[in-house]
Amino acid sequence: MLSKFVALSLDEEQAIRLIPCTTKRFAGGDTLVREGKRPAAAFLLVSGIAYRYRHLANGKRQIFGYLLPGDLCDVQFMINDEIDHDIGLLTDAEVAMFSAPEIMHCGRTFPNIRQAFLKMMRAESASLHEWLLNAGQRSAPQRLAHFICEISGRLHELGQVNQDGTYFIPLTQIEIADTMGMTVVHVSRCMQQFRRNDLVQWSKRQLNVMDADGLRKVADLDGGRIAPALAEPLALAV
Amino acid sequence: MLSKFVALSLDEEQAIRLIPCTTKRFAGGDTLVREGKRPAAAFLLVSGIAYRYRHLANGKRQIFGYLLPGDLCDVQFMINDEIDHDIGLLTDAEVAMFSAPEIMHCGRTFPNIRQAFLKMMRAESASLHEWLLNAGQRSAPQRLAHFICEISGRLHELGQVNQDGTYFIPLTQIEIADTMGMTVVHVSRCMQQFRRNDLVQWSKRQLNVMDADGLRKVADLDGGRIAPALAEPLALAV
DNA sequence: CGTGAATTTGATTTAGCTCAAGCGGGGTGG
DNA sequence: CCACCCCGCTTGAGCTAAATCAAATTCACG
Repeated sequence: MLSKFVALSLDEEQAIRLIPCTTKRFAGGDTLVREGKRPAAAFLLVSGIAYRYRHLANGKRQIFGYLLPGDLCDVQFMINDEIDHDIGLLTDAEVAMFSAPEIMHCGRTFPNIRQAFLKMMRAESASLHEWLLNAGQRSAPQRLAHFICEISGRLHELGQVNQDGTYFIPLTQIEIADTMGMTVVHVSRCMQQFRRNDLVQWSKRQLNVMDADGLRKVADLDGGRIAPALAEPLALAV
Repeated sequence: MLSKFVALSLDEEQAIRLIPCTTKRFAGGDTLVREGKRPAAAFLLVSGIAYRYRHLANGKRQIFGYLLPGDLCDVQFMINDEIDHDIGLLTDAEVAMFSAPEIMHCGRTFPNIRQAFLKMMRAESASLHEWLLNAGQRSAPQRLAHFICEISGRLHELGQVNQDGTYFIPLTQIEIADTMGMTVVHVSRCMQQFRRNDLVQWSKRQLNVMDADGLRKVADLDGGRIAPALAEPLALAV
């Protein structure tokens, strides 16, 4: 039901398979996890794309991150604590839900598994650092370039590339704006700039990175670190 | 040598005390942890103030967070992985260093202790969410007000308040600027604004919050959550 | 006292926001 | 099958928060 990219022994893999788990289907637009709740299960995104976000009283919204297939919604379950943001679905999705106690037990028995969870948390935090750095210190086009590098990179790792090298990313410019802390209008303008410079083409939810190096140069990714590598995600042999 | 605010049994407390630990003194300005390193020990800040940050090629710097007495520098030690930022000291400091394997073992034996570590990680990430939200969606004065609320709140929890209700916070406006993603000049102007409105007085590293409610209103902290409560920090009975 | 760092002030510029309107396309209902 | 409409995207014309540049001033400390 579930395998890993991380080095896991057969025992460990077996243990994961034995965890009781129900798979549910959700529709795009659904809210998977609601702020303030204490989820009793660990959610693993099997297919689809989700995102973490929070709304402000004035209607503004900040998006904190995206979840791709194989990502755990929340390592939060390891801590019985309220979650501080919502998780919504961009697309229809399949979500595998593991009983928290069971998975905890599994972690307790197999250090490697627990280690994998911790790595995920760390990856989350690395990504947040990167995003904060972006928001605080880089110009809008830089941030945008940076983001495109990150998301396409992650999809690439997952092998979610079309034959023609494009990516299906169902984000509207509204989401992009709320991710980058900029206006829809400005997102549009930056994007056109990129298009004019033959860096990327992103329309109709199809992203085409035409000049990866150029894009990376804009993103100032040379000196800096590459897009925050998410810890080797849990894969799935459905 | 070390006690906790979190509910810990005597056994657990005892276990912590038994972990071999050396205390070192550092001077303000020292770099405690360097990006890319894999610290073999867990650092606990006993006294002093430290901060996480990263430099960009162009000389800009983003500060990711501050460490107050009782904070663990990095739960990172639980994962043997490179750290993605530097940690520097604002002041002279005492740092207690625990052998990573020992503390890991301790965590393995006492679930409560491990739980406390996880809570710390979660607190870290909650704080990052808050900061990202700030950077992305709020105006400079709002961010600043927000930050003042957070840092003074944390110091308050630690009981680090002067008799006259002021706080000693050794940040220059340069650090504040690099924290908030704004210019020193602009920090100065915002601060003066606050001063003019009798909200806060912050000079000579002494912070005086004169109108907490007013400040919170500026910070838009009503609807939103209060300053990201750091998990009950490890306290210290030196 | 003197020197360098931190803060303040003023003048100017600009990146990015706001407002407002037009456009395209795809989905729905008649 | 067509008409309409809604949603996402684009364009244009100001406007403004915050950056930049450049000094002056105050402060900390040897």
